[in-house]
Amino acid sequence: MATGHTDPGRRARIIAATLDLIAEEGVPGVSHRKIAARADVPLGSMTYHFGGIDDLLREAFRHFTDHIVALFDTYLAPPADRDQARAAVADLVHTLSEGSRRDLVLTQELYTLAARRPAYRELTHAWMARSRAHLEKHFDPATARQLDALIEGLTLHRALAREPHDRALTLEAVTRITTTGGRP
Amino acid sequence: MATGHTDPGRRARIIAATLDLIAEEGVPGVSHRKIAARADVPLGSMTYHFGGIDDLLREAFRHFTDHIVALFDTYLAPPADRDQARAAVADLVHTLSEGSRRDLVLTQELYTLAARRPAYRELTHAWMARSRAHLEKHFDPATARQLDALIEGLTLHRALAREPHDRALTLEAVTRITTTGGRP
DNA sequence: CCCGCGAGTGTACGGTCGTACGCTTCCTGG
DNA sequence: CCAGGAAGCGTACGACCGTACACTCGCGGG
Repeated sequence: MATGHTDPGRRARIIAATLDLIAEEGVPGVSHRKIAARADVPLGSMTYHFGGIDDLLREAFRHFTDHIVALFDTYLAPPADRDQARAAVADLVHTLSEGSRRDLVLTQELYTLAARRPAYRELTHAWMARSRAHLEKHFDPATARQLDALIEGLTLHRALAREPHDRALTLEAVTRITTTGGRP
Repeated sequence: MATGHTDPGRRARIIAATLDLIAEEGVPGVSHRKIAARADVPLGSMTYHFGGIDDLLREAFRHFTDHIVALFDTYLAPPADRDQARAAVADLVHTLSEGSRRDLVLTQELYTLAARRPAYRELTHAWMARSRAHLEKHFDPATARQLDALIEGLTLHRALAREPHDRALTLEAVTRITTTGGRP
């Protein structure tokens, strides 16, 4: 694991290449050889740096969730009141769903693995916990939970829909779910 | 395609076996050989009944969406008023997320394919259109769209969460998003 | 200066894959 | 009763896979 006497960013390049490949061809398309070619490292490095292909996938997705969680932090940390928080959530949804298809595809691949393998669920749990923590700064826990689920659904539907809904509808949904019965 | 002179449910058995296999091992785990063994048909039947592995996957997922859409119909067709519709949605979410992991896993696999390949998006479009049509019997189009996304997010989060939320929270979220600002 | 050792690599092996294709088998029309 | 052809199957081929492991190479200590 520690860099020996020669070693630039081999490990990092391998992980980046892995994510690129998954984004393009999906988990079924990954192989040591394709990744090695793309990262421009010898095939032998694969088993040297990673215990096996599963190990590699886990590391790659850990890296990916770090990236996504950072994105959540960027959007959800700054808001100072409820309305700013609502707007930030709407922005986040639209960034996630209309930015590069890459993040969407990788997210789905991760969820697919998480649905079947507990080891990957750790990653999604950490992610959900982090986003809920942000939301709970502005909303009560139950509301944060509902909102978190809504973000997920809106992002996915927007990304897959033939005619994606506009930001106004996103904001309306967010506002509705964060408006508690009591008072404004 | 037409059944020749001998042919019980070969095609159907192959499709069922394919879905079982995907549910257990994921799309990366499917192969003509494994499916053939599981469906108890000779290997040669694979290429005879289906043009290739992609063709087979598409057929299998078409079959699966038929099943899921039927489930949506079962829950969303009967309700006669808004409140019954809300309760039906809550039931649907909980059925989808706590019933067999199978449907969840298959849904994720389909979304993953749909995120990358337009051919599979046809299936998700049809599904979304159908569920929205049901919801629009009770709610205006914009609300139906938001609710549809909420269903998606609640189902996924409930299925992946370490401690799934209870039905009351689901119902609260549904109620909030279907309560338009105007009047009750 | 030389030796040893560990980081990093090339290669080869055993296995699985998708699919083409020639063969069997059995219905049908005469 | 026979010929023909279509439905369906077994097998084999070429490609690709993951991984083990013997090897190289270059630095650091003596």
